[in-house]
Amino acid sequence: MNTAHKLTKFQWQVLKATTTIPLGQTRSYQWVARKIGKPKAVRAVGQALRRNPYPLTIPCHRVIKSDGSFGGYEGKYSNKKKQLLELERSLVTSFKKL
DNA sequence: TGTCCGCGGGTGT
DNA sequence: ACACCCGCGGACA
Repeated sequence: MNTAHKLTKFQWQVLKATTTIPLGQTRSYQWVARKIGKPKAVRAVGQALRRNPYPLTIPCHRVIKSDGSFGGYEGKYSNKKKQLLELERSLVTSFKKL
């Protein structure tokens, strides 16, 4: 399942799980960790997403902390995730009206 | 709220 | 092989 780049099994599991998060919705790092059967690996999940090799195809901004805060993005703490999510939600709302 | 420690996995040396 | 790093989480004060 991979002629692409050198990614570990773990990475693939994390990235795959992340792509299943619907547009405009969010999941926690813990959710991803549980999803791939490693509920304790939340920090590793964070690292995997940070090193996200395909930012355009993998909505890593939909993964936030389980306490509702946004965590980091692009290697720092910014409001980028918040903005992207607000955009997605507004898009979803618009789509529903069509 | 703010700190502190445990956790699994990746990367550099 | 080893040490150090991390976009977290849960407990506790």
